[in-house]
Amino acid sequence: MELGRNTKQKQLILEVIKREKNHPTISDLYEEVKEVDPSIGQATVYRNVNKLLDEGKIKRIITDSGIRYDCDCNNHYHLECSKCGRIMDIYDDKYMKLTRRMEEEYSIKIDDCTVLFKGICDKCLKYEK
Amino acid sequence: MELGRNTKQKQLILEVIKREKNHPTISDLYEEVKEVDPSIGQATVYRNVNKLLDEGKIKRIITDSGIRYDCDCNNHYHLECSKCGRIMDIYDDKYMKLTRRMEEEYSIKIDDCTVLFKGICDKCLKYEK
DNA sequence: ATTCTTATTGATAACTATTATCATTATAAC
DNA sequence: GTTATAATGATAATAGTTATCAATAAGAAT
Repeated sequence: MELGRNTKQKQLILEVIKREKNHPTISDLYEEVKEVDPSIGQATVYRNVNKLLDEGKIKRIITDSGIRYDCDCNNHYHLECSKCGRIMDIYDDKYMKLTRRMEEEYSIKIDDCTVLFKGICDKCLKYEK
Repeated sequence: MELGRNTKQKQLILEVIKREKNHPTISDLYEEVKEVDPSIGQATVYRNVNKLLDEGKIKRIITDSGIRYDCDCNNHYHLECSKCGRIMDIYDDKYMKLTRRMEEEYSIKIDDCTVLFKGICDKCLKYEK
């Protein structure tokens, strides 16, 4: 069920997202992609990011520092550090327990779960002491 | 520490958010506020919503159907129903356990936690069967 | 109550982020 | 290699929000 054409631009954009582990913004992506292919247009980056989202190959993260993209589509949470600004991945082995408990308690069906913590990351907390 | 003036417009906007329990958008608010004071400007709604956010009197919720506002600032989660579109409040008595566990596991400090579930609400699930 | 200071307002311009348009190009099927 | 058309790059258009600014009104001082 591979819809659409596999253009060089689309391939490149996905590569860059996968290489970039720091949850890049659209402008981060545009700048990095331009270094490889300087003729690429901004609209092409937007278009392909939307396609990759539709295909489920990347996820959107909404933070105080703007909209970012994540190539890790396994269920996990994020912490946005108020000191250094980085977005840290947080994995929760009790993720399924949380959603199941809520489903039972409220008689709802949960398909997706987005968790964003705000606080101070491990590195910044170390320096603070 | 009450900064700023207590204008009629600001009072009205907060009143409307509190009355409206359905997590209104900016345009929802603007429309409802205009019914009471038809001369109010759109910019005034934006300005006062931002002030109320800064003062911690309301919270911002980011959903697929846009940015919404919540007058309940106690820690709780939300479910966005993919059938009817409503934003349902979800309270978790194990909220503190979740954040503490993550703080210990990752050596981080958590100040705020945003949880958005996507799925089907209790009412829609009932009708589905 | 009247005056005074200035934060806030309403109207609108400006700005930012994203999407739509469209002629041209490149993909992939034949 | 041809052909059909999806995707591209450039740019116009749109949506959502913030900035500007003269006029107004809140609240302190008189």
